[in-house]
Amino acid sequence: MKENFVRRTGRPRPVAVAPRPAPPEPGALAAKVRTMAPSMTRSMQRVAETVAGDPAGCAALTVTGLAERTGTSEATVVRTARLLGYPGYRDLRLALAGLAAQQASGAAPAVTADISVDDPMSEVVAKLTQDERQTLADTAGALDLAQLEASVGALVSARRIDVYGTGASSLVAQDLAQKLLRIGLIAHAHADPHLAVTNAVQLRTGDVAVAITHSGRTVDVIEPLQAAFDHGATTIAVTGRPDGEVTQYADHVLTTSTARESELRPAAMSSRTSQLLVVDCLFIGVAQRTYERAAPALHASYEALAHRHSPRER
Amino acid sequence: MKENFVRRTGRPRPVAVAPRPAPPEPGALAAKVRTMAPSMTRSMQRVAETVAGDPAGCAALTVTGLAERTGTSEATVVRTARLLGYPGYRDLRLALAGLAAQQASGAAPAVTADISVDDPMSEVVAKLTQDERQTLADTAGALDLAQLEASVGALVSARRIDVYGTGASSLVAQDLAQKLLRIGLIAHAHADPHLAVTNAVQLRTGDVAVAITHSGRTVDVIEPLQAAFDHGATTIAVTGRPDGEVTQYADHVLTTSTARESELRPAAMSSRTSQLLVVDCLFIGVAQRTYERAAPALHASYEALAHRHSPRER
DNA sequence: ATCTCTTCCGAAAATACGTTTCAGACGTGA
DNA sequence: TCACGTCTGAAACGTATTTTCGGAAGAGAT
Repeated sequence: MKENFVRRTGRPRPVAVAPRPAPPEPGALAAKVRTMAPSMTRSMQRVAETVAGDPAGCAALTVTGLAERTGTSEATVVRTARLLGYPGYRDLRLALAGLAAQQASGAAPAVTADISVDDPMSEVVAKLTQDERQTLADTAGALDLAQLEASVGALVSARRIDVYGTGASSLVAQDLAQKLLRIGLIAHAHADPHLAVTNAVQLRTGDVAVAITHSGRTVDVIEPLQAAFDHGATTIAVTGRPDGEVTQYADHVLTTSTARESELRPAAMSSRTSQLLVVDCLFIGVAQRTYERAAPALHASYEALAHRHSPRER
Repeated sequence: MKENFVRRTGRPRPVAVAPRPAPPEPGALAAKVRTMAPSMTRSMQRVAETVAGDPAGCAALTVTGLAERTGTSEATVVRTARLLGYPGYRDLRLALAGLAAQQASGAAPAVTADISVDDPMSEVVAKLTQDERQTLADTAGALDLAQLEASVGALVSARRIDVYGTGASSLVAQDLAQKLLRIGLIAHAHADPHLAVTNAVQLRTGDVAVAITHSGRTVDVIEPLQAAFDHGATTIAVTGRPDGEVTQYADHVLTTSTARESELRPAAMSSRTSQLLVVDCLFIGVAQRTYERAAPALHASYEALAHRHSPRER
């Protein structure tokens, strides 16, 4: 083949060699096979049917392979491909691969069942992933943008930021504090409830306190938030229960979402995903608003870490 | 090619179970490109990016055509295809056709734009969510189930488990340790590299060490892992760079995926999502295998926490 | 029946494509 | 600067696809 684009030159040929029966369609191949079948010879029909019946399998075969599988010859395979509207077998094969991919992706089972004790690993991974993705979508959908903006505003102009979280939420709290620190804000995460309260009473108007609790009822987190609230700090609650006790002391409430929980997958686990998304949104919001400071700070912290990596880099 | 990377583990393995370099994934190609890109040469990167950027267009090209379009040679194109896990260009091309079909059929993951400084909050939330969801899907797609199973097996029968991680990964390490502790395993996360090494040398055969590092080159994490490795512990690496230095000392490698990173969203941020998914999978796998112990332990820890919540419940 | 014309088919030649090899180019560290 | 290792593309090579071509199989016609 002399570069396959020579075939269809778009410019009118002297004598139309072929009416150009059909453009190589992507998906509706089975239909094409059916309409063309009557005008095909026996061998060609075998090829066409095989191909329509198992696109994925056939896509993996070479001309020779397909010829063998259909008990025909290479020439016949090529002829069939031509008849179906492709320049040659190569292109039919490409279309086949596409079709297979479509079919595969369309057959998304969208598992929603609980993870159970005897699920195989592949199932676990699929379900878990599906759950997390769902949680993210839910969270994003339920996020109150106004509250988010307001929270970002408060953080940006804060003199000092305290973040409270215990248990699983403590990691999220640390994550937020760590990130804010990296772009030059004074942020600290408190896991110890006593220290948290001790620090909370230091906060003043203009400072910000963030409480992260899925249940909305974690006293270890509510107490410091209340202390901060009482001392005039702006308070933000990141919680899965917008009606929880914690919101009583929160100027801004950011609601996180929860996936179904099961025995093997406690609520704490899925709430984390949701909380992290909210926290990331906060962070990026702040980074945007303090871009002048944040950008160099981000670079600086990257540079500072470089020597902690082994030297060999490409 | 004769198995050109045998991955020197430093310790002779019983019998190399075939590294199984990578399954030729169907859809998650962009992800693969991203994870592999850093370890590619310039020319290869050009090819990989071109391919990831325009799957449909590239699927129509022959090796020569693609080489021309990327300003490289056929050899480089083939090399790139190999690096991405395909036997050769032919198969990459097939995958490309599949990807193109998927995108065309509307199930298009498509490329989302970077988050920029002046995006409104709603945009930020949308993009961030999209990115995270994509990262999850990519990670799940690229997860090596065999490695996962093996890792779970090692964890289940471990006398003691150490988890190493610094920076953003330290939170993930803590998360894993916390969870394993909750179901009765002896797990500890080490953030301080000195303490980590000190503890690592205590490990013996049958113990497990887990290193979490996105870059695969974080010395603070590699050193303790190596120490553990040298002392006969089973080692697991959770990294975004399957070719990174850390894998030299890892019996099992779990690859995390990377989202596009932007100025406002450094790699550390998106890698966290991926790492957490992997860690969750490990945890659930372990919980399944130790169900007898895990279930009561999970309940017990829930009960223990109950009194830390304010009494009012609906 | 058999001849002939037409259609269909596959073996093998011809060609395009993909893969491998190899030597030079390039960058890097000493 | 040199030596060394890595990256790269040109060209040789092997494989897959396409084309050619001769002959087999069927359908009428005599």
